[in-house]
Amino acid sequence: MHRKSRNFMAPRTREKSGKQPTINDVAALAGVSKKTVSRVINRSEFITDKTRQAVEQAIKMLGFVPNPQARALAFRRNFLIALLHDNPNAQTVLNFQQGVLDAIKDSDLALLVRPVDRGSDRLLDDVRTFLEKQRPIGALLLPPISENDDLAALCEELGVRYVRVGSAPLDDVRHCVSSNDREVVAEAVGKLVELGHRRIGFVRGPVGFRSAAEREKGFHEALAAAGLPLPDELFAPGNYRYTAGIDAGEALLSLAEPPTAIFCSNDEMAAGVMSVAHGKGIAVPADLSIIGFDDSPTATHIWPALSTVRWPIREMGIRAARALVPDFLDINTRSADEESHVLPSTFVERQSVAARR
Amino acid sequence: MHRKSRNFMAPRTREKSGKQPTINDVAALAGVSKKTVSRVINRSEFITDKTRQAVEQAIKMLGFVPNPQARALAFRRNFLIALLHDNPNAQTVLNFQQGVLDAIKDSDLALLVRPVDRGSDRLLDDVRTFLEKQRPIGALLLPPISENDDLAALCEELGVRYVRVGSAPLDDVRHCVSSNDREVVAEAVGKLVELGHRRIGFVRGPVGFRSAAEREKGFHEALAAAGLPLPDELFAPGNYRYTAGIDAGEALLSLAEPPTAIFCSNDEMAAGVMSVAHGKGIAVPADLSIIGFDDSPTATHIWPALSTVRWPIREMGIRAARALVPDFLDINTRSADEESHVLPSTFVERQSVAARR
DNA sequence: CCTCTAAGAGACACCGGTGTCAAAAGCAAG
DNA sequence: CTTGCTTTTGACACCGGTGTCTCTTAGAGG
Repeated sequence: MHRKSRNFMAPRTREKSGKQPTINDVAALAGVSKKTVSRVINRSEFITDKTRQAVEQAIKMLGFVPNPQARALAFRRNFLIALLHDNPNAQTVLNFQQGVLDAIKDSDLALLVRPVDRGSDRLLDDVRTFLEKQRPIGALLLPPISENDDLAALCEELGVRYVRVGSAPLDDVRHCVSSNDREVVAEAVGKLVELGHRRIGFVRGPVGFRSAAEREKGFHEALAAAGLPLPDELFAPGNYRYTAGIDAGEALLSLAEPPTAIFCSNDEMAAGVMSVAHGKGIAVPADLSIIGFDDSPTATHIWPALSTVRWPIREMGIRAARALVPDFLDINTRSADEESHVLPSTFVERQSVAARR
Repeated sequence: MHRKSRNFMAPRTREKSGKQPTINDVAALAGVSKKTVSRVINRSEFITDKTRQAVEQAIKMLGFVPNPQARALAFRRNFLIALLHDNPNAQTVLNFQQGVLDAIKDSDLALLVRPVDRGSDRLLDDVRTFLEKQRPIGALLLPPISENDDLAALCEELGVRYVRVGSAPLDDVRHCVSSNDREVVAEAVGKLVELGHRRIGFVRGPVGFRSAAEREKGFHEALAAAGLPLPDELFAPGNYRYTAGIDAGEALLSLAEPPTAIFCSNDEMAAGVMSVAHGKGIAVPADLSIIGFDDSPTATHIWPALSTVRWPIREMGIRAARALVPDFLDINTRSADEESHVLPSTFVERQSVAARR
């Protein structure tokens, strides 16, 4: 024990020159009390326009910016949005993050990013500690942990607003932003059917994931609508990873009667299937059509470019932020409530799909 | 003006049940003053073991966690690390981020992520406002903005520690974590030469990027060492994007005497070159060897899997965090200073390289 | 013109920690 | 047992805002 004292105590000497103006300076300049300035900052209703203008002018003159730490202490709430995620797809996380940042750009809020470990049995404790310490205004939950009801309950308990992002609406729509994956998968698979494909393989996502279930539902719907059978042999397990795509490709393409098209629950696995096809000399798309899901960078980086479903993830970030903190973004709460919380995914056609020959 | 007062004022009612213990509770229980508790928390040297133990026991009994907002106010410093980035490669950013989080996992610190816009002429003002508002302990600068000297100067001015991440050491080694890209590129290109390649193309990174310059230097060195010429026609411009790889591939592969190998300054562009080769019926690696840089997910998702240079980005995140805040991570400052700030990149051989035939 | 009422502004305590400086305690030497 | 010094501890102000309650003031009504 008895460790050396930390040296961050030292550099306090830099306090020499330009300190930032405080609320007291503003109050003095405007000739009002600091509480009045506080009212202006927080847009209280009980202020005459005259007073408000005087204060605003003083604020502008001094270039005053309220100290977020002091506000956080007094409000017992940090002006932060926490982004909780355990999504393995970096691009997804970053796109969403970018959307959130777009939305809060001109606000007082900042974004705190917090990866969590879904597997850990201390997950809930970790998150609780995090939320109690950081006290963010709200939390955004990205899939797959957004599907964890305990987390939502925890936010509720701690008085932290939250919005869950998912592939389909959850119980309480106000706390949820999602996309219509199922419909779009059905649409994409419908295209395959139109192109004459009759034996269509499906590479599953991980068991227990809502996103995976939704995508599979869409697949079922499309085939059912076309009156096509769903033989077990055409379904391969998967976990959203490239290697699972390899395994699935090996399995499906060595069937006695291999599929002429394969729908993969995400792009990475589609890339894996495509590699196997290349290795076996199966031409894509001439002999095998492949569709993925996510429209990740991989989709355009592989050859031929992958037809896939684009998840409006950045837009969902914007929408989620707006739903979470409309009052900080100067959004009319009524109109925020009216905004749809289900955003459209779209089927992006590239070069990996062709008519069955 | 005169907007409706924000409704975040309202949910103050939740203060009903279990409030968290404060430093006063601890002081009362331990029978000391709050300042003494503060000293224990901050590991002051001037405390007897007896007092310390009493306080620590009280802290443990109450499950006391110091309120970060209050500390931030008193310290005039938030216990945060800011990650400033404008790197277009999501995987890179997220891996680095993960490394930083690994490093600070058991500390009091949290991570604030801040994408910035390199192009913006308000860049410096934006960052200044951000740093003045959030007052992080330190900032980590990811390339390419880590190459901006003005930003480093700004951190210096504001008393914010900083560490710049780069592809080669910058002026002040203490503020820099980097990898030895040049050497490893030279090694990789050396392998091509050993395999009999004599005409080797090079796809450049964006002009003015240090990382791009380092990679090109390594390329030059390798060819110079082998006594090979460097004809202009074998150099194609690029900007680290897939489409630039397409253009470069078109240009290089339609030369009267096309190269038998191409080194691309990053994986995305390598994927582009490979697409062009596929399109032209040029077999990879039999007729054309390709090497990339980054070891991004793309490298393994394309077919054939790309030989590339792996940048130890996550490890660099850990190292950068340790260099930035050794005192918060219970790292002996001396040993931290002795840690090397240049980490080894490695050449990863996959299936996109073969002997010239 | 005076009174009553409600909107608007201010005084002061407080959020939960840390800095400063003086007082108390510990200890060796006289 | 004092004295004189150093090491530990505590009292109190302060960081920069907000909550509460009171006082002031302006406008409506008598």
